[in-house]
Amino acid sequence: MDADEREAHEESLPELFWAVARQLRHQSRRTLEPWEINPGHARALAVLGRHGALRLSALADHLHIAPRSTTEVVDGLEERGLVARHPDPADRRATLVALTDEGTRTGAAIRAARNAEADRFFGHLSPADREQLTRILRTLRD
Amino acid sequence: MDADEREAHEESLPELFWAVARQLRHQSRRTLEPWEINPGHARALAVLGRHGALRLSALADHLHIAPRSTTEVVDGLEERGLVARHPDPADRRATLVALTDEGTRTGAAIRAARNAEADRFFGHLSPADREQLTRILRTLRD
DNA sequence: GACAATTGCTGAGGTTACCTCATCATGAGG
DNA sequence: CCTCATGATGAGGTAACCTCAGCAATTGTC
Repeated sequence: MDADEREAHEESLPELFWAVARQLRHQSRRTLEPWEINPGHARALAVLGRHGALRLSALADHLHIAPRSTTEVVDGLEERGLVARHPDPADRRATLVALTDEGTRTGAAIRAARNAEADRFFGHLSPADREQLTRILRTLRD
Repeated sequence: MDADEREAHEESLPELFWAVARQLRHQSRRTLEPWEINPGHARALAVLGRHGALRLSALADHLHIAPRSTTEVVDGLEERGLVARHPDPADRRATLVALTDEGTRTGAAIRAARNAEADRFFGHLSPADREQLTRILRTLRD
């Protein structure tokens, strides 16, 4: 449907894999649209949702990006009112980043939307196939 | 092995899928290192290998990037001596981009390395699992 | 208990891989 | 032949990352 009249016929495993990845990525981007939030911000929100308030540097570790870059992600989320910086009572050099109420709400809404998205996407598979796929991906990851 | 002590335990299908994608991407980057070529350049080389000389705009279509960006990719490959620009005899506005001999050699070498890489990566699976995976990915893609 | 080394964050500025818009030459149709 | 469309590219922009330098606060050492 896109532009790959010919490329779509690539059938090697990596090509297939990347074709699926591309679709997932596009769908993901569409899912995030209502919140006008980018994937990087969404990832940060998810990490903070899972772990609670974190030092900026700890958040950087979780996101696998440099602390300096995390400063900017947090700036963006703070501007949107989704997180707040607090001084770390245990170390006055450090800043704790915590979800605001709205950040918590938005994070939950995004999580729900992503789950729905995943269900839709992988719902085309039979339960048996989903299980197979899970098992196989796990093998590849480890 | 990396940094995801906790994140690695995410087991939802999308998380699993992205974890595998990440490994594939890293491996791919390592595979390209000997040629000091980036993934974008490698993709262009592959397209030119499959299709032969192409107009810059046609190459842009295949790569799913804007023609203006393709100009830059071609500049890079030309600097490295891997492609050459020729005037299109059929239309003096257009430029044909063709692999040089070295480009052809490099393209073939990269293709071989990527195949080896894919064999290594997916070789951890039994032939039956590879078949399952192919079938399932095909379902998801379509 | 002073002070050197380290750590946590951010300003300044760079890179990469894209993008759009304007321009210029060429081509195609009335 | 004149208008409009098309192909490539110059100029300049953006997003998401990076490193390095600097400042403030903490920690280890003697």
